[in-house]
Amino acid sequence: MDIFAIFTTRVTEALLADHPELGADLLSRVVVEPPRDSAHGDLSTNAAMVVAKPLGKNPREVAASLVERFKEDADVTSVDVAGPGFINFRLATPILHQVLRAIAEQKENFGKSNLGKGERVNVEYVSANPTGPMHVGHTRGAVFGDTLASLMAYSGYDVTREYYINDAGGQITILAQSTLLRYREALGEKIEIPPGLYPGDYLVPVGEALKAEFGNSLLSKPEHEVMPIVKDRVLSAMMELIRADLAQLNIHHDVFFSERTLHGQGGDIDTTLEWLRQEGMVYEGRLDAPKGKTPEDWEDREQTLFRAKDYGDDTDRALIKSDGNYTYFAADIAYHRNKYLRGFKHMVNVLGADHSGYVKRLQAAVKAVSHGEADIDVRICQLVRLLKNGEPFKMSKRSGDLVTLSDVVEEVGADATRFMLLFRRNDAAMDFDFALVKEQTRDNPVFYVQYAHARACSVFRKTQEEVPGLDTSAAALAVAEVELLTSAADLELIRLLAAWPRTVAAAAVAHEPHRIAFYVHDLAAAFHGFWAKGKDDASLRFVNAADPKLTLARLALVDAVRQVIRNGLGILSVSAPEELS
RNA sequence: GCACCCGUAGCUCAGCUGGAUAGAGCGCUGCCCUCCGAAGGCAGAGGUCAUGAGUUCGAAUCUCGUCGGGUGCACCA
Repeated sequence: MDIFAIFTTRVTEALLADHPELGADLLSRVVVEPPRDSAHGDLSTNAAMVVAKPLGKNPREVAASLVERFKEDADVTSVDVAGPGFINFRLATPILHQVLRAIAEQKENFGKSNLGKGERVNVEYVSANPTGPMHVGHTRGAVFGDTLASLMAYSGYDVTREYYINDAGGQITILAQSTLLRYREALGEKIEIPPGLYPGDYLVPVGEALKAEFGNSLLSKPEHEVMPIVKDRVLSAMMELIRADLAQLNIHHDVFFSERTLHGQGGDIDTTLEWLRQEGMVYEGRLDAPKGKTPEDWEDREQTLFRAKDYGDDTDRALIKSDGNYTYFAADIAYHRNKYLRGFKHMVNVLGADHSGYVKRLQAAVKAVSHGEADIDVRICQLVRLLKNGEPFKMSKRSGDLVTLSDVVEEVGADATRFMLLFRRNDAAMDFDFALVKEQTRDNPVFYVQYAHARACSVFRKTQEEVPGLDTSAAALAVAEVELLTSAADLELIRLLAAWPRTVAAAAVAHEPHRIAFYVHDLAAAFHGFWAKGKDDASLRFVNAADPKLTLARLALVDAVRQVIRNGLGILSVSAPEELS
């Protein structure tokens, strides 16, 4: 039940009744939303202002006739025109109370929608090179992508969570070389890791596993036989590592797509390139060196180029390297064509800030490969600056002192890690302060929200003590006399609960999961505020032994708050504990 | 040199795709715990939405320019 959606329908119907000639595209701009200032009412619409001009009428005039139509609506107690032509509605309390009933009935489904109409969407995220454990730099994108996927699934999309394994390039060769050193180390050799190779000791177990499997037999084999074996073993070991890291944050992908499978004779890259040629999207030509920053080893040569510029990119892009191999981008075109051919017309990619220059290229590729039928939204996650005692510290996979995802999760926990990373727009850089995240005060938003849920649960426990014998089962709550909830504090909280469905829908459309975190935080604040009022005004206490009916009604409200917080935290994959330790 | 992102209260950030008098937390100021719900509560001060133009009934939001910060810039992944 979304009262905003309900009233959007009523308002557009009323508009059509007055002006049947109005077009659908115009009507789609009509919104019903909570007014900025609740003194204006419960709902507000811009309807009159949107249609006034096309009708050649004064907004207030249009509004006045709409107001007449709503005078008979039993769900509104007052309608009036304000400012330049806003129409403000004050709702009858019964429809607000129905929101509580709806929450009690729909429970975890309250807020779900069919916005996505069951359409398939592919959300690709993480996609870190499988050359070592996940570090904090990857964590934000991982949490963001995972939550966006959940959010879209909640809103009626058929979501596939995908991880693209970059297991084809030169860094995999380096990884294999690094592993071979560890293998020799396992065999008793004293080794030294030259610069350029991966020094991390997470490769030690892989070397030992190779020893266990092959003894020293790999030493005598030629490189072209050894390398494929080592690559295979180390890649699966690294992916195992990464999966375990992600699992710590409750992140699981549906599909792990290997870049290697695109390469090779007759592979997807070959067929895609052939297809591109047939479509005339490829040509042999030269590129201009970038102005102002010509690379030292710039070589002006004729090469195979994709006409990215025709699809919105800044320049055409190379598909084949000077050594004859395909570029990373060539593989990526094939990969996205593969996605399209698998039936995805909606795609989302989550990338780190260092890939922002890649966005247009990707969009161009998807547009070309689908003849404009598929869309891709590339979300960039900005950098996270890790702070400890106010001191930033660096994280680099190649340097010795790396801060891994595991380090962070072990220190602050999965819930706090996820929530904090989501409590900020993805496109803004953020500081992640260990001290704050571990604090158990209201300054810490994770704690603040979880505490609201725990507090709601404790109200129920308290009821058992103060009003023994009161039936607080779901069945009893479902028939509670919620009409008794008429105070301003009650209604304010209910209004906020009523806004949950539209909040989720808007977040899903905008691909902005942080809105869920902010909503849940707002709801927690409102709930804590209600609780505080009970100190000054006994009539606002949740538990009132002298008035079991009111108590039960309040419990229905508390239960609704608890449910919606749970739904919100559920999308974020943050736990909603019944008690805080 | 070019592209993308950011610029909102002293600080950290929201601002629901163009709406009404721009919000929250922290910090600051002032009140409120002998007891019943203070791991707090109430009230207040604090703004040229970086800046200049433009679009229109209406701009923090859209367009262009300027300034400041971040990221990236054949063939790496």
